[in-house]
Amino acid sequence: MSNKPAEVIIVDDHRLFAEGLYRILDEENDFTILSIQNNGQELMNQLNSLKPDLILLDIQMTGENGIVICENVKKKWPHIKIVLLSMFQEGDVIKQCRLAGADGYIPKTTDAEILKSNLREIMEGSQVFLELETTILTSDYYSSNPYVLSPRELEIIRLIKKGKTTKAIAEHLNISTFTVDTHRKNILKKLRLHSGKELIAFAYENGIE
Amino acid sequence: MSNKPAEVIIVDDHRLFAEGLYRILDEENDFTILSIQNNGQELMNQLNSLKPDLILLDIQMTGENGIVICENVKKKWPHIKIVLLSMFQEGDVIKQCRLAGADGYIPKTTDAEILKSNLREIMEGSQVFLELETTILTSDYYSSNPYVLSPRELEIIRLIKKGKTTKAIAEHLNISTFTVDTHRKNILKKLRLHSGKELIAFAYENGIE
DNA sequence: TTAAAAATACCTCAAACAAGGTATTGGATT
DNA sequence: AATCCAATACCTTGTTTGAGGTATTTTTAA
Repeated sequence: MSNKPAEVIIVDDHRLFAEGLYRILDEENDFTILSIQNNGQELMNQLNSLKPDLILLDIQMTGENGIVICENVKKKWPHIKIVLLSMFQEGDVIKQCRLAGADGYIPKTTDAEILKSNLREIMEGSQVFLELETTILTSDYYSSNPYVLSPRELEIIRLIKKGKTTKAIAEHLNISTFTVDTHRKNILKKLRLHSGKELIAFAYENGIE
Repeated sequence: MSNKPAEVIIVDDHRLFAEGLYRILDEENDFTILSIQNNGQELMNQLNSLKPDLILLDIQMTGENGIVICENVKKKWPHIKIVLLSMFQEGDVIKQCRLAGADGYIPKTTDAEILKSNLREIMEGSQVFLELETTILTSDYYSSNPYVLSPRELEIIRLIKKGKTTKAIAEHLNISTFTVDTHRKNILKKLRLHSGKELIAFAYENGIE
């Protein structure tokens, strides 16, 4: 309890999220936030002069991917703990995080208290890889609106992102335009967006390739 | 004439463009392309082991901006010539390029022959900063379709990128919806796009903030 | 001081989209 | 066997867009 606080660097190009996270951890006296960095390059520059105990690293960043950055940092400084944060849980992302040497994986849907208790466990040497399901069950807020997109929905997002119309998507996937319409509606609802245009912006800003 | 060819690195995250540029220069025997890099980080890694005579550097890249990269490279290796390439000519970009120590600025609308002759001049020690107008006048192809967006048009692109509807934009700018409509049509025509959604994708991929 | 370019406004028509539904099927889990 | 859920399909209504125009005013540059 009377240990020195864990020194933390947050790396995320979603500035608002990073600022919020800053405040969430700053409330606690066992965490000290050294800085917020906006990308891997900035992080690397800072690590030359300053060594934190813990790095919170977003996976979906424009430019360099959080998993790659994790790998690079761990190669040089294996003693720095790294927790990867992510908006989505696509495919085998957790396995990739483990392979990259991360100490933890925490979805951004997790609530603040659960985040903090897991970070504490990690600081004590545990590894914590949270499945999206786990966190959803523990959070009333998100249980009604999990950011869980089905593979089909992701496929359709990618096509919308390319500027394709509903008709073109339907033809491409050999399904009815009604179905594409339904998928789009479900996607917009899950992500709390209100138009295809907002969806495209969202896709770009959250690294949906 | 019998000098050794200029060794070139191309840095651009628009892979198609980079590949095309590779081929354009590869035709000539006074240019040797060492590699294509997709971002500033990759370039920096490579420069540790390999020094080109010339770097062709895109300005609009996701992540690090070409002008910043130019500055960093020139700080360490002032003898490497750097030419910045860009899709647009916004504001005082040419002045910024000069300040960053670039040896040249060439819009992507320039045609291949003009590009090559200018690169040769730069290799001989000249500085070449092409105004967009200059190149348009020399190219029949682009003169009918210059990628020149007015400030008002850029303003409207930014609003469309945020997912705003025509009506919302009109209200925000205190102009008629008809006017916004006209602007959008002109933008789509200039950029050869066919929908607002394509425009948003374009804006993200070409670094329109 | 003219000519060109940018910004403005209006019109029409067909296509596409947003939001609200309902409903069936086929696979996975319990 | 019953349940859940993803994926599928259909329907309606009102709004927004895309594409084709024309036309006036203001600003900028020659």
